[in-house]
This record gives sequence, C-alpha cells and structure tokens, in this order.
Amino acid sequence: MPRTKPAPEQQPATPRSRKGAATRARLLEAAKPVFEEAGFLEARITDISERAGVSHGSFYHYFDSKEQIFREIAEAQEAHLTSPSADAGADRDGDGDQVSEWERIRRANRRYLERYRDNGKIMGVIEEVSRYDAFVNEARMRRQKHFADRAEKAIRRLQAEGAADAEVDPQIAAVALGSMVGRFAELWLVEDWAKFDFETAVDQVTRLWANAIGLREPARKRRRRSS
Amino acid sequence: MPRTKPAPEQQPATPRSRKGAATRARLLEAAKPVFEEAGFLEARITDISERAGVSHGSFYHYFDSKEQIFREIAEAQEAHLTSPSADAGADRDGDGDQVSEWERIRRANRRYLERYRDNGKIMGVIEEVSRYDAFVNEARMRRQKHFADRAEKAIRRLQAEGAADAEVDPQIAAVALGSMVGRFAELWLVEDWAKFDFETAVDQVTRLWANAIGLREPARKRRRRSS
Amino acid sequence: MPRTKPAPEQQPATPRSRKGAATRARLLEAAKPVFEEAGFLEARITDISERAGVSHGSFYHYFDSKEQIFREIAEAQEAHLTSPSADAGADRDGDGDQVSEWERIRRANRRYLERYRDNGKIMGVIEEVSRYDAFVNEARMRRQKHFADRAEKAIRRLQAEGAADAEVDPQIAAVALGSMVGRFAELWLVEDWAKFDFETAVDQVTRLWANAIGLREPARKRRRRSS
Amino acid sequence: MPRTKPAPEQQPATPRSRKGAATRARLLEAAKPVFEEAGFLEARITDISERAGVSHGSFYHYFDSKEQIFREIAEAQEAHLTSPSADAGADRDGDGDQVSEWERIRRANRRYLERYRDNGKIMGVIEEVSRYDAFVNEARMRRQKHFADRAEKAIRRLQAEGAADAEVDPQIAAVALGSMVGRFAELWLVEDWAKFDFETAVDQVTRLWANAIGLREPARKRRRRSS
DNA sequence: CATGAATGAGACTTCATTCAT
DNA sequence: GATGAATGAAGTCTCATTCAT
Repeated sequence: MPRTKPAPEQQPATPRSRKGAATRARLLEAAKPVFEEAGFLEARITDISERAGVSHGSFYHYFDSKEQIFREIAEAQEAHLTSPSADAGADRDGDGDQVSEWERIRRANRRYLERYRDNGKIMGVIEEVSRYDAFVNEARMRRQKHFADRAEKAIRRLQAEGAADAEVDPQIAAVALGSMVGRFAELWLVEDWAKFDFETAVDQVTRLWANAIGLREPARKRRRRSS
Repeated sequence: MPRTKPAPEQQPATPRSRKGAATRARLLEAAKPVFEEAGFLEARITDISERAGVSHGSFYHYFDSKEQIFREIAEAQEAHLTSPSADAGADRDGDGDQVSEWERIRRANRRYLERYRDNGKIMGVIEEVSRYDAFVNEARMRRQKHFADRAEKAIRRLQAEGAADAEVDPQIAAVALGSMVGRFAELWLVEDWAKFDFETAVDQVTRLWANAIGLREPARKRRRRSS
Repeated sequence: MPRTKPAPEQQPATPRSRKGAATRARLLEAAKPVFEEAGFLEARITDISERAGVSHGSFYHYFDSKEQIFREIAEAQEAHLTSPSADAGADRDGDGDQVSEWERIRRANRRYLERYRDNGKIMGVIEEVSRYDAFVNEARMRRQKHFADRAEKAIRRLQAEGAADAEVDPQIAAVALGSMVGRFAELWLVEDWAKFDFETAVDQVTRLWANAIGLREPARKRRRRSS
Repeated sequence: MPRTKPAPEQQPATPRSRKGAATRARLLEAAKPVFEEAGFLEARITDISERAGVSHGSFYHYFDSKEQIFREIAEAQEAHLTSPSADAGADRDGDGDQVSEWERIRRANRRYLERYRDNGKIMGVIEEVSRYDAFVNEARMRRQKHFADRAEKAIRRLQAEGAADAEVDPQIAAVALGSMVGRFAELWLVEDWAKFDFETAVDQVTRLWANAIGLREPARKRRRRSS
C-alpha cells in the first residue's frame, strides 16, 4: 500500500559535538507532540523547529525531511512496544512459582495494552503514516511479526503438550490473535470506542485468546480480579 | 484522530438531466481506480476527470472536493461490506435444515473476507483516509459497530442458552473478535502478510471465533473442507 | 560541460484555446527581456509572470521551469540565426549577375553579424546558459554545425575548382573560421571589446576568411566600401 | 554581461603562520577538481573543504566566498595560459637560425593549444563563470587582450615589411584571429567537436592564420609534418 | 587557527478551486 | 452543462555565511 520513494538511508550528518547531539534530541522531543497534536500531514517543519527553539534551517542540519524525523520516532515507538518487560522474573508469580500459561498470556496482553495506552496518540499517527510511508509500514509489520512469531511458537508448544486445540493452525491463529489485540487496542484506546475498565479488558482479551486456542483455564490458583 | 473540516453537507447540485447523471457516474467510476492506484493523497483531481473523459472544471459541478468524492466511494464500499447476503434463506443449509451456530459464524466470516478480498485495494485506501477524514472514519466505525452489535447479540443469546462461555463479556468480545477478523483481513489481503488458502483461512478464523466464545463445535453434520 | 538533468521532453499541455495560446506567447515575450536584463540565474519566475501580467501559477500552466522557457527562447534565437536570408535572389548582384565567391562570403558574414548585433543581449545569455544546460548547449552546437557544414562544402568546391589553397583541411578550416566569426561577434557586440564600423568589420572578417582559405579577390567589379 | 557585486578587494587575512599557508594551499588545490567536476554553480563550499580535509568554517578564514576562491584559480590559469614559453631561445630553431615568421606563429599556436588541452576542464568552467562574474570575465578579457596586442604588433610589423596583406586592419584581424584560435580550442578540446590529430590541428590553424594576414609561406627550410 | 552548529533569506513548485466564456 | 485558463496560498528546502567555543 504505502507508496513512498525508496528513502535515502543516509541521514545528513550525525552530530559530532555534544551540543549538536543535544539539539538533535531537542528536535526529536519537540516533534513527537507536534505530530500527536497535528497529525503527520498538518504538522509543519516550522512547528517542530519552533517548538525546539531552533531555526528552521537547523532542522535540516539533522533531518532530511518530515518523513525522516517521523520515521525515527516511529521506529523508537515500535521498539518500545516490543521491548521485553523490565521486571525480572516475569515468569514467576508472587510466590516464586512458575506462572501458568494463562497468566503468561495475560501479562503479555497487559504489557502491550499498557504501552499502547500510554502512547495512544502517537500510535494513531503511526497507523496513519504507515499507510503511505513504506518505511513506517515496515516498522509496523515488524512489530506484528514479532508478536506473531512468539505466539506461533507458543501455540505449537502447547499443541505438542496436548494443552491446546490441535485443529488450530498456529500460523493463522498467531496473526489473527495478534490482530485482535492490536486492533482492539486501537479502537479502544485511540478511537475511543468505549470506556472499559483496564483490568477487565485485559482479562477479557486474555480469556478470548486462551479460549481461541483451546487452552484450559488452570483450575486452582485462580486469579482474583484486581479492579 | 481524524481532523477534517466539518464538511458541508450539501452536494453541489444533484444532476437534473440524464446527461448530467451519466457524467457524475462516470466520475465516480473513474475515481475508484485512481484512488486505488495512487492512494488518496497522490490522486489528483486531474487524474480523475481525465480518466472520466471530462474536463477538469466539470468535476466541480458534481463534487465539492476530493474528500467529497472519496467519501461517497467509501460510503458505498462500507455499505457493500455490511449488506446482507444476496442468497435468500441463508440460514438454511442445502437440505433446508436450520444451520448450526458454527456454520452461521463461518458464513458471516466467509462473506466478509470474500468482500474484503474483492475490494482489497480500496479497503486499504479507506483505512488510510479514515485516519484523517472524520467522515470516512465515521463510516468505518459504523461498519465496526454493525458487526459488533450483531456479534454482541449473538453472544448474549448463546450465553443465555448455555451454549457459550458465561465468563466472556459480550461487549468486549464483540469488539475484539470483530477486530480480529477485520485486521486479519487487512493484513492478509491488503498487506500480503502471507498466502493462505481461502477456505482454510475462513475455517480457521471461524474456529478461533467459536472457541473464543466457548462455542462447542457441532458433533454431527460436520462440514467437509471444500478447498 | 553542461550538466543538466535529461530534461523531460513533455511540455505541460499545449494551450488548447486561443486565449491560452495568447497567454503562452505573452509569457515568452515577457521572458526574453527579463533574461536579457537579469541574466538567467538572477531572473525569477515571478519577474516573468509579473511582466506578462499573469499570476505566478499561470506560468506553470505553460512551462515546467525557468530552464524550459529559456530553452524555447534559445531555440528560437538559434533558428533565427541560421534561417536563410529573406531577400530572394541573394546570389545576384544589382545587375543580376552571379555574385563572386568573395561577395557570397561577405553576405553570409554580414547577415550573421547583423543578426548577432540585433540580439546581442540574448546571445550573451545563451552563451552563458549553454555552459550548464545541455539542451541549450546542443542548440548552440547545432548552429555551429550548420555553419561549419556549409563552409566545409564551399571550401571543398573551391579547392576542386583550383580557387582555394589545396593545403587547407576543409573540416578544420570550417570549424576554425566559424569560430572566428562567432567569437568575434561575441567579443565585439556583446563584450564591447571595441567600437568598429559595421561595414568595415564585415569587410575585414570577409577578407580574413577569404585570405585564410586562399581565395583570390575578384579583380574587376571591386566592391566600393560603403561606410 | 557578467553581473556581480563589486567584490571587496581585501582578502580575509593572509595566513601568517606556516600552517595557515599550508591550509590555504590545500583549499586551493582541492577547489580546482571540485569545480572541474561539478561546475561552478553545483560546487559547494562543503565539497571543497571536505576534500581539503578542513572544516567547513575554516574555509572562511582564507576566502571570502566561492567566487573569491574561483577567481584566484581562474587568475592563475589565465596567467599560465599567457606565460612565456619555458624554453629559452624560443625564436631560434635547432640550428640556431632565426626561425621564420610562419614558424613563430606555429609555436605560439602550439603552445596555446597545448596549454588549453592540458586544462580543458577548468577552461570550460572559466568560460562559464566569466559570463556572470565580472572579475573572472575581466581576467579572460585580459588574456584576449594580451594575445591581441601581440598579434596586432606583429601584423603591423609585417605590413611595414611588405610581408603581409596591407588591406588587413591590424586591430580587427588581431581580435578575429585570436577568437579563431580561442574558440577553436574550446570547441575542439572542451566540447569534443571532433577528434583532430594534434599537430595537424596546429598546422592548420597556423596556415589559416598566416593565409589570413597574407603571409607567404617561407620557400626554403620547409617544415616537415611531424605527425 | 580550527571547528561545526546555527541561521534565514528567498525561490521554487504544486494543485485544489474558481470563474469567465 | 462543459471547458480549461487563471489563481495563489502555503510549505519545502538549499546553502552560503556567521559565530560561539
């Protein structure tokens, strides 16, 4: 879909001095809210440089174009979305026991939805831009792939253990369920489809996911709704 | 997200003469492939009128703007996507028996995916434009709502019948599963994520959907894979 | 030398109406003096459209760029420079006799110098632009070739008749003598090297040319200096 | 024709230290190939300083502007073109005899063409720049004058000796013949008009020149064609 | 001396939209 | 109804030059 020129991979000079690096960072910082507020198309270079407190020309010292700087922002955002959880021992519960599969899914979903929620605005713009900028679209697809691959592996493992519906095609299920979470996040947190309680939404998405692959909810140690 | 001017609700003169109506139709016909090939932003009025064999200025006899004509196309497309199946007695199988719930879901999914597939290009553009045109976005949301409402009702009914997981929140499930099918269609049929066999994909999405709400696959009358 | 992009051969729409043709012509007319006064680099599109009394955008309705319109002017100028003499029977003198070879050379030189003089300003700009615009340079080279070819043929003929120095290489002589007249015209009429009486200059250049190829001045019917 | 600002005659600080002088020289060295490859307009200060291995800003320690540095290069080039022959006793032949007038002309032409050939690229750029930089144009005119003056004197002398066509106007002939050699060199060696054997070209140009002023080829001591 | 960050004037260009014919 | 000429706002981008460190 996206129809963009190949995009010259060469940035115009990485800042060589400390001051330069600071200015570049300032521009990036300034650009994000501008894009969030105005959207990609309406955002003007001037808005960005003005907000960063630098001249018009300085912008071009560090970035080739509006596309260029946005790509960098999108890239960072996508990386953030797929970065591993900060908390160590994420696979243990409070008691140090190995958490259930169900819980593992819930945690992944919660993490994703939290991060999406905290960056809803820019996520919306990424969705927009990815439709006409091949580079940004590619970054988005990489995110999808990342989650799909993880999901596919998990499904295969569970099927092998006899813990999941053998009739499910792991590849298709991985994309479809990734789509479910991704789009649900967008509708809920960007498009304001409805107000859902956060933990409820996490639980529900998790249940749908688990059900879908035929995972049986662990009998004991049932999780108590938090909110 | 989408930020568009209110959009004056009045079209510029509905054609009164037969000739006028024909020209208008010609423009609409011409616009679709132009948008498909160039995307919304790149498409120029000139391209459209040229393709329609009409002068540049004539365009403005019938449409206020590029947005205007696109909205009409999007509207039609969304209507098509949600229009009821053409074949009557869709809820009967070949033998005239009431079809199973599972089968009903499959048919809905197949219909949606078929229609998405046949209009993949323009669907992609709608996705794009809905990000910055409130009107188009609204049409898209209407579609989502349409499917969500139907799904929600069905889930409630099945839960009441004890045929679906009572723990599932019908409202959230409806959005999430609608998202699943919608986004899966986009990734598969617009973004070329992977090549799936059509019927296999339909079956799989159906299974995921049914599993997710805890629907049990009908024991007898099992459907034979077609392709 | 000249380093220009290939130059898309397609003009943006030949005017289809009489009015359009008039506007286009007005722009061409306006462009010439602007280039003459400001030179190519300093000339701004705005200057041209303003002088033509049309809006900025109208310019782009008819021409792709400053280069584009200049090329057309240069092309016309070069064509003018090489166009045949208007006066019929140019090869007869007042008495209807066939004119001498010497006289023929003089007439060609006079014609060239007259035309160069009458368009000195724009010729200077062409010299300039031809250094960095391949298209204009090509037009200039075509002019050189035109004169060189004619000269070469004449020299060969005269050598065959035994009326010219057999040791002269017709090809080299043609370029060199063409260069002599061309550059002399530029220095004299564009660079204001010195003030020469017009007819004297014509006579002298003719003499040098004729001498150079070893042509003998006709004994009788000697031309009386006019000025 | 050339329209440039007066050009402040004061250079920005002649380097006082040895290191400074070296840097300045490095910049000059670097500038020449840059201009040759990119032409004047396309050449950027950055290209030059980069090639010289100096920072962008340093350039301005030594030169006021792009014009400034080019002028210096052009000046040097013009000086080189008009500098006297290195070989002493240039007016004697191998036997120590005074060389003929014809031979003297040939030597001057050969020297000029050799030097032009060895610096074709930069000569082309000088031709270009002289069209819009008064200073460079002046240097070019000085060259022309230099040769014209020498030629004029020679012609007068020969006429006085009865060895040249008395009807030739020495002043006009000097410019015209200088133009002939200058432009011929440009067409041949810069514009690649055609491939001529070097010595043949020298001979031919010499013959044309000598013929043009009515010089008789020396009867004896005839030169053997070398190549 | 050297560095490289910062500046900003100013031209080009696009194309949706208007309007006279 | 149809035509296509005319408009002009608006933004992008370049690069020589300045200047603080």
